[in-house]
Amino acid sequence: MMTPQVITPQQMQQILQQQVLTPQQLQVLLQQQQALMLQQQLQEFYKKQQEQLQLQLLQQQHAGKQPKEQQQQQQVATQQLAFQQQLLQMQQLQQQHLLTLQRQGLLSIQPGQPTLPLQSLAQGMIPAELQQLWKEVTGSHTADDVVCNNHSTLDLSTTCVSSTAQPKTSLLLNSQASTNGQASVLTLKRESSSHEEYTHNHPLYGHGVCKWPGCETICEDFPSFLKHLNSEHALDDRSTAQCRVQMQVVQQLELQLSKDKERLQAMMSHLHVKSTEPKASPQPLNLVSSATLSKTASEASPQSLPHTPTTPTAPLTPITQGPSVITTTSIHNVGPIRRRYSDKYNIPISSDFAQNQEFYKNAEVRPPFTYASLIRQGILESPEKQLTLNEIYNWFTRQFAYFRRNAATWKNAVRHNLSLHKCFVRVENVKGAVWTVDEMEFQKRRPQKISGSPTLIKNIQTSHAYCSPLSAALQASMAENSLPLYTTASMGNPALNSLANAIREDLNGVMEHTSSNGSDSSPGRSPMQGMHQVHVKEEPLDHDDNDGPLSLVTTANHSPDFDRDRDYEDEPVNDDME
DNA sequence: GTTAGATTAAACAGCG
DNA sequence: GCGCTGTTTAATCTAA
Repeated sequence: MMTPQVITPQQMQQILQQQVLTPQQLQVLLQQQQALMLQQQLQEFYKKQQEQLQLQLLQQQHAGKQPKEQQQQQQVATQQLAFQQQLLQMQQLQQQHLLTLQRQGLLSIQPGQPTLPLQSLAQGMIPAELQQLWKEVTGSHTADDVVCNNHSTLDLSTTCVSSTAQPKTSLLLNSQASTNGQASVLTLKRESSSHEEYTHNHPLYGHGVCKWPGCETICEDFPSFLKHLNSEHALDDRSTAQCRVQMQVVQQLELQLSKDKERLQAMMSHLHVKSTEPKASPQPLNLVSSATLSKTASEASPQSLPHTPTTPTAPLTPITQGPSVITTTSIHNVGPIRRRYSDKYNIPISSDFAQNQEFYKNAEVRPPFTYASLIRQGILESPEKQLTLNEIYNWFTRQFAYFRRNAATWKNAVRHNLSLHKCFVRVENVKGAVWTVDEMEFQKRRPQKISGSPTLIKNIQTSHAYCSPLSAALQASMAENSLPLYTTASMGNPALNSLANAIREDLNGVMEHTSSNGSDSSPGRSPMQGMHQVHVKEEPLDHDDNDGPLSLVTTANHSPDFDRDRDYEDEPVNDDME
């Protein structure tokens, strides 16, 4: 280990300007400097505190001893003691951390070739950014702006410790202190309200639970949480690794967010253009009742297109090739709607539905899904994957403003569909009859081939590749076992998605065997399991096997909504909506 | 033009 | 008898 020395800002400037060091080397250098600066600052602060203490003691001696002052003095002394302990601990932590980093190869301070897995940080870091970083390390950082996550590096301890140099102690200092004993807790109490605030807003603590990824240990109060944090999540290999994972997760999410933002922007601008176009050649797929449309058209100026999700405007999902955009010209296109895209393109209802849920709730727009798809969705959203007819009705009215009208019509259609389609299985339950979905049958139901533009097919294949040949049976069992492969979290998280994909790939191998054996709706996974009586329907359109690569695209779609199920559990069941 | 699927409407039966 | 549930049939529309 070379003996690091503090570089002056000027020297640093020079280094940066000359660009003699690689980003990795710079990063190492920065860290070293950071550590050194912190140590210096700590020492200085400690020195100052001691001087102050001396001064106070002297003053006290001169002024004579009063009980109150004596008490104060004792407090100060206790604080000093606690602080000394903290200081010692900090230094140990620092060293330990440096050692850990070194051991893990995260930080190589050997003069040879420093390698850091912090490339994401160091790489692509322009000198300006480095200077900023340098400024932060050396300059006027306060306890507020030098927080642990400021640099989003692994160097948690050092960064946090830096704030100890400031009069305003930050959380970590106090957290360390609190573990050291009562005296420090006293210090804590005397700390400003900012700490109190921080206590309540600690990102790793909430609702009495430690929120360290994968931990969820129950901590009754904040001190016990701190104790737990220090004991269980100390600076060790595991924590560092977890930190690294978290970093990656955050990065992925940020990436995803930026992509989605871009996409949103593109959609907005696209919609904006469309809405101002005098003529929209293709018919919109989603038609809006005249009432809603007049409202939307009058209230929403083209500029106000970026709506909140709760605003009943155009659905967000650009699922179809043609624009599913409500244009001003489409106002007059209210009439019988026959186009449904969910089945036709084997596009999941849930992906569109989830995104436009609020829209359908508020706007009297006919959802572009078949009755069968909607019924299935409703059933699958239910906690037990089964609904009574009345509950299905309720789901329809709850989820779609459109179905709050003409009840007789659509209810008849619902009943008709339930009876007609083999995929809906009526099960006699204790409390009556409930309807469930036989996924296998549902997938078999519409074996239409995807036609249309290659881009559409490609989009479907890419965007829903994760749902591909996973059989309904497997999903059902996964759902039953609460395998979180298709949770919303995993949907939006590429990292988790890749994990899920990996697992799915394994499972698909198994499923290929089972599915190739023909249509076996294995009784083990059947929704009829545990039911008293089942009426099996004979659907005339019992097609041959359609095991084309896309025939099962919709298979997994319901699953992202599992999380949402809970939303409705709490809702009071409205038995009579009509 | 044909065909298949979806929608709508209606009739009917069983049940509480 | 009434309303709900469930089944069935037929007409119509749409898209492939």
